[in-house]
Amino acid sequence: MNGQTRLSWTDVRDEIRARILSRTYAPGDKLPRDEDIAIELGCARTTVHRAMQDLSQIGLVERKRKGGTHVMTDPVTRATFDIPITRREVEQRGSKYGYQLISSTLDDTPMPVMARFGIHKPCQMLHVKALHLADNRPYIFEDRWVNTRSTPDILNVDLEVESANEWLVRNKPYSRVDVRFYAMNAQGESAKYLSTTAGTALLVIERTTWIGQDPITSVQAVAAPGYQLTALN
Amino acid sequence: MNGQTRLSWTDVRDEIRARILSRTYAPGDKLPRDEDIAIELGCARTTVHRAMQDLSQIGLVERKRKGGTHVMTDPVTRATFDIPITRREVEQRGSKYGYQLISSTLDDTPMPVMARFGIHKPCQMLHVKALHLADNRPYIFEDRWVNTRSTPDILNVDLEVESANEWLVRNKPYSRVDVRFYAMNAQGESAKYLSTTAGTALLVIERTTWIGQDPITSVQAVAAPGYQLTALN
DNA sequence: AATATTAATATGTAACTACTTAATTTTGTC
DNA sequence: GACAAAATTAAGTAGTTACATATTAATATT
Repeated sequence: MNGQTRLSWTDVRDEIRARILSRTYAPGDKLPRDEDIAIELGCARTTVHRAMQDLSQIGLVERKRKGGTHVMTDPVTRATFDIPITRREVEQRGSKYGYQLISSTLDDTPMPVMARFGIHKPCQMLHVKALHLADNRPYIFEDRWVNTRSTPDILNVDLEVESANEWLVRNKPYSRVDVRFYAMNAQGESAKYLSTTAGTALLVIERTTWIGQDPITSVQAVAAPGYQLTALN
Repeated sequence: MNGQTRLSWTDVRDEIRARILSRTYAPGDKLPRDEDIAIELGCARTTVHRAMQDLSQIGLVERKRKGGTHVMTDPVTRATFDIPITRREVEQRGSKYGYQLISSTLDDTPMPVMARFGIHKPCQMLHVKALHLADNRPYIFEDRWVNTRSTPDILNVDLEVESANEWLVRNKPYSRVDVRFYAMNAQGESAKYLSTTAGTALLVIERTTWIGQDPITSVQAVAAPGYQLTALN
């Protein structure tokens, strides 16, 4: 902030953000031009530009060519979550990771799964059910469908040893992913494998991935009771 | 991609990402130096640098000074969610927004709420319960605590007319937010106001905000049955 | 051989220049 | 006055130069 060392773009970002928080620039307001801010703060326009790009990505301001920069009227809360492979998630909690294959069969994809993939023709896929454990206690029950057309190699993997989760993440990069969270009552298999009573509210993390247009896999990861997803920062 | 127009940093980013997806650069691999990539692609180092920064933020690569750039070994799925004010969320779904204040009282903060704020001394806060509706049907039941020390103005707001959600977002910017998602069984008030039977699994979005060190507010937003959170992209 | 010093290296950052692009405002024409 | 063309504006982008900084590797010192 003092004149000793010159301003970095993060300094400029923090300064502008502080002004927005203190309502020097109020919601809906138009900010000065990048160049004027640069002159005021004593830095180059590129530095202000870099700062503004960040604020724009965070969703604090909106920028338009010629239109200038405006403070967003209704700021949205933007939350980012990292979903690592389950092994790492467990290990990062300081717990011992365990894994157990429940079943692996070739089945016709049911309608809801076809809907997730956005496909209309029924086809066979590998249907894998597995349980991830933390300190020998159930952690996540996963119900996964793998497209054997796009990922034939999965058939040669010994899923008793390596989880489909891990193998896919390491060997099958995707270009698009759909992630959604919702709540579900424990029932049948989810209750059984997560050692809970039917009816317990469980958090579900559903992920579907594609490479180009081709579906790869879709998982329903049902977390054990009490599981919380926490945003970064 | 052709030589006609020069490469933008997003072009470079996409090219590098494509190489990572196609395993030209496999997980764990060290990428060439920025400068060499720049020479290869025929652009400036700064352009490659900007691309790499983005890939690093996405979580696809890891960069270290002198150490160079490495492809992440276990790529994490990074999901970003926008949580707008509830009115806008409802309106964006094309539904009619409704709002109903249930109660607004000054209460002693219970332990779990103190824990969320990270404070140890008990104190009084404004305790607001409200219901958000979409097309006259319950949409989100919110149970909120507002720190009257940091936000005394809330006491002058007519919460029958304007929701605390909206007033706070518009009038009380925060510098830090904690967001977490979990599942909860409907019971008591949540069941009653969301017009569902006790036991139904419900998704809860919990948000706590601070300005500097001062707690502002903490909400438990309990969504109606069937609610799904979908990541951007 | 163990440790401290120095050199080399790749990324990080900022300034300046030059040009592009989208959008708005002004001007000109009918 | 309505509409089209031109000028203006502010952000977007890329290149170049210069230097900072963290980390590793090489070298010298004990």
